[in-house]
Amino acid sequence: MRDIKLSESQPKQRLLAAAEQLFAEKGFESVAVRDVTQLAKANVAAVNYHFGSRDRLVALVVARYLAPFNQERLDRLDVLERRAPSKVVPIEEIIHALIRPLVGMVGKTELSEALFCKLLGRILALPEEALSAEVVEQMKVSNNRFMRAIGKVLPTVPQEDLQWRMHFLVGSLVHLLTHQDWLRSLSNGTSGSPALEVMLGRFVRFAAAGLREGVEIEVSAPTGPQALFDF
Amino acid sequence: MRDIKLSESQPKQRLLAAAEQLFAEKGFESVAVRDVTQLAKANVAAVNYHFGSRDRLVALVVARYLAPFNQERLDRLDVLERRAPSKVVPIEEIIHALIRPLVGMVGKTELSEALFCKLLGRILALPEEALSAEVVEQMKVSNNRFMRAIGKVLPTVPQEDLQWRMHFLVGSLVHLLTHQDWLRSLSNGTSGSPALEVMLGRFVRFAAAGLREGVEIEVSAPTGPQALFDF
DNA sequence: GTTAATTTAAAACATGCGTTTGACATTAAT
DNA sequence: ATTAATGTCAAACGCATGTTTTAAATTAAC
Repeated sequence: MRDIKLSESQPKQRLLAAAEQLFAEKGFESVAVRDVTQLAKANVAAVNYHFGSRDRLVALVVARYLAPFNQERLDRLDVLERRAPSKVVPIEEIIHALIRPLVGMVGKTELSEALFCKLLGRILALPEEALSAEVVEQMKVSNNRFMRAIGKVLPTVPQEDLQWRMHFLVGSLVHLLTHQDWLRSLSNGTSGSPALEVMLGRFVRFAAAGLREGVEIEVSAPTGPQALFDF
Repeated sequence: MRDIKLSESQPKQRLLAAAEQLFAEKGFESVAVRDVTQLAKANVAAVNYHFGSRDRLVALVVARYLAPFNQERLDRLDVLERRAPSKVVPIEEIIHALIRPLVGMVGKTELSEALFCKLLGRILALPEEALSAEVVEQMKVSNNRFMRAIGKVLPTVPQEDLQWRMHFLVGSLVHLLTHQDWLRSLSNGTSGSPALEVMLGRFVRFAAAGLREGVEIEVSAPTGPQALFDF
């Protein structure tokens, strides 16, 4: 063998690319093997030959993006905590660590920005049963570390509340990623390209406000309790 | 005929109940006609005989709950705006109008509280294409009215931002409804039953904080009025 | 009680699915 | 050039799906 196998590389990668595009557009459940092979201009048997089975193909796509995503999340949290070992990190920074790995990954894909967002959104929305045991473990580790980090930044709000608020946050995130096209048109009224950046910026502000609800940081605030509406 | 048709009522309603339960548990797409008829102890043909087709069955279930839900949403917004015609209504109240119709509906169903939440969450997460034209129109009307109401309450934040924040809100809501069981166990540590109430309370605070991000209302307000919440 | 309409039941139908097969073509190694 | 491994293809398999059919059973009306 002189080089990397050429014969194998072409159709397999075409299949993978086609699968990712279709999964992003229609969701994992709504894509038939024949849809993939047709878009990739390959034979029906190609998926099973190259990937073993349909399930192993989706598992591959999932792990391919979820693993690096979680890894960079943790890396960013690392540098955040290393940079301010004892100081308090703004929640905004933590949320950035949670979602900005996305923008680094869109650059490495053949998929369009919007499509990749959809794909990742669909991945994050998968039920546990659809994920491999290792990926589930990765997710739990990541979630735990971020929960602790946020608990450190917002010590006054009970752990239980924080868990719920994080729950709301991921809900917003999944919805944002999978349905971002609904509102995309509004954001590119102004020139530039960074529609994604603007979107994420809005999300970070929304989520940060929600997470720190009831905590008085807002510079002013001379008076005390301000429990607003607790009926 | 002496009374209401007895012969028709029994299996048809058993089918409907079975369908709702399965749709809630596994989602509309993952439930086969045979699952429904088996749980309802009816024949396979029963669904097509009583409802015309599988699609018409899910359309019935959807419209059955989505229409009243939207209606009560609008009704509650009506009383809110009628009670304070010119004054400013707290966003918390608007969000309540947006989600509390849920608790009134759980009482009227045979489904458990958790299951009904899942069902409604799945309904709210359906793509437009899966909904009838009228239901889509209802949703748009409702969304528009709430957008305008919130715009009135938060005049300082640009309309575009509000649309995004509402987008985040419904994402949180859908995720809350469909995955509330993940965190339910935490909330009933204390006696009582109002797990739903507690959950919605947390959600309202989170969403309200997110919606009014960047707006300084927090009591302090050096100058006069101070009459913001005095109904 | 007879007749007509309505409801149930078993079986089969048509279609789409993931997967497997086995023959054929292509490529790499001796 | 021969052989062995690898990749491709059309066809078919087995199964689950939604739906239809046909006949029997049940119910209502006269």
